[in-house]
Amino acid sequence: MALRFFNTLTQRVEEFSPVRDNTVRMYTCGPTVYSYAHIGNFRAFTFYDLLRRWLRARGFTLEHVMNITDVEDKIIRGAMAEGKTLDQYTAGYTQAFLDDCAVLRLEPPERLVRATEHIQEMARSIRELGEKGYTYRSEGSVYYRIARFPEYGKLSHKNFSGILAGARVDVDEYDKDDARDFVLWKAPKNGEPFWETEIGPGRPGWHIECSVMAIQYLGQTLDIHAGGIDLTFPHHENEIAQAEALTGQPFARFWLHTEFLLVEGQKMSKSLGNFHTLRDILGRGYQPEAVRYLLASVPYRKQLNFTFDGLKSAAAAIERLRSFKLRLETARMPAPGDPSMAARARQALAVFESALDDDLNTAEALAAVFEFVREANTRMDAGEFPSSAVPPSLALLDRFDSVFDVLRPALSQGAIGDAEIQALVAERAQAKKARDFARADQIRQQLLDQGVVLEDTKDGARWKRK
RNA sequence: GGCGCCGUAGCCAAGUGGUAAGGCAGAGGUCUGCAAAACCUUUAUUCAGCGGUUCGAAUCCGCUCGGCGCCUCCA
Repeated sequence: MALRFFNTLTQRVEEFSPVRDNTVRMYTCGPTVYSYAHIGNFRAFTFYDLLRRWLRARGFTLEHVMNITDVEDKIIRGAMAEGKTLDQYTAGYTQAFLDDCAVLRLEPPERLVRATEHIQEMARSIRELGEKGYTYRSEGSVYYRIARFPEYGKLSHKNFSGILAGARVDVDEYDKDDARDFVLWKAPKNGEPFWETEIGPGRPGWHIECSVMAIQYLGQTLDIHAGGIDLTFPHHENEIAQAEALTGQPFARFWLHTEFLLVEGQKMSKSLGNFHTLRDILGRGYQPEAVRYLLASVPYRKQLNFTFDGLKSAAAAIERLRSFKLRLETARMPAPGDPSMAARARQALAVFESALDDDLNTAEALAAVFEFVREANTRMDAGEFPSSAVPPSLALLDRFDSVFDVLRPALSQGAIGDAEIQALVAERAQAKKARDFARADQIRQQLLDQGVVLEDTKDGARWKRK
């Protein structure tokens, strides 16, 4: 079956293909760089990465744009509190974000765009919206008039015909005509940074940057727009209102939203003390691959309960796969014969792929891999795993790792070199031959202290980095 | 108050009408100089609970209980 995704817009799983020339034009909402990104943020970014990788695995070319929001209330507050310019304040957090992404092996998008580098484009779009009658001014700020956009609510499937009874409506926003109206452009006030533009001085509201930059780099209609589920309303709804008013075209064909991450069953919050940045977690000694695996292993539309137990499980699962791969690469197999194992590997690959095709069902895809691993190990133990089954088995692991990317261990600085390890392994083999087990165990421990695990097999010792 | 999601073994989790995937953890065993790895056996007659529809339900419907989200900045 073909690749398909759940589309928030239609509330259905739909077959996906890009609108033209095999290129997927995709926009994802990136970070607001006012502090370090937390593990919940990285659930979304990991999802973008899996999506990218699977689209490419399926033969599509990517044109992926992600924004960095580097002007916004919290940033301004933070910068002013520290007496820094916006640039000074955001540069560090932007770099930290990029570093964290690299640690988690998140592929950079084709284009990373900053809001502050597109202020004039935003101002022009706001002017155009005004010319089309979608805006009004109030005390120097510009607002979007939702009453002019009847389709408002079509993404989040909200019905605005009644009053938002019980909802907390910001009573301070007295300068808006309608509670749903949102600010496009904020007038400068008391020392806050602002830009001189064709619509006057000020700074952009949050929603406009995404519409403007997406259209600028990807065209009027995107194939995919993705983000966290909490962005569905109002952010993405507002993006649609802006973009479609501007172009008259559908803004995005597929809207994909990631569910929330919980920590130990509860919403992450600073007051609960369960607020974790990636740095915190790695600082506790967990491997980045384990974090990546855990975030990837739960299908993106399910809430993910992040626990440190789960992180340990993830690390153990990765170890199992690494050991299997090492065994495939190092063990001596009998000559080609029974073709059933090779066929089984190809079948597992097909199941793996169709699971990911099905709205990125990573849990089911993983099951296909592990099921094969167990069967293959059993056959190897029995000496019935022919060498001809090795290439299709490695092909399965390659496909798996092209998406999950957890098999390659992260090399720590100052790690012992391969040549040195091999010398020690050889020395230990000699010691074992001489039945000097004390020396052999000493070498094994010495390697272990340096993060290298040595395992004896009937074909001799093999080693791997931990 | 409105809208929506979820509740499957100790933990994570797939499965949405045909008789319970997978991972981790635990127990016992095989192999091993010792380890490690791997394998085998074992852990849900049952899918929050109660009713209903059906030849047949974890899967559909109703009610109850419990958890979560959005409606406000938020991945």
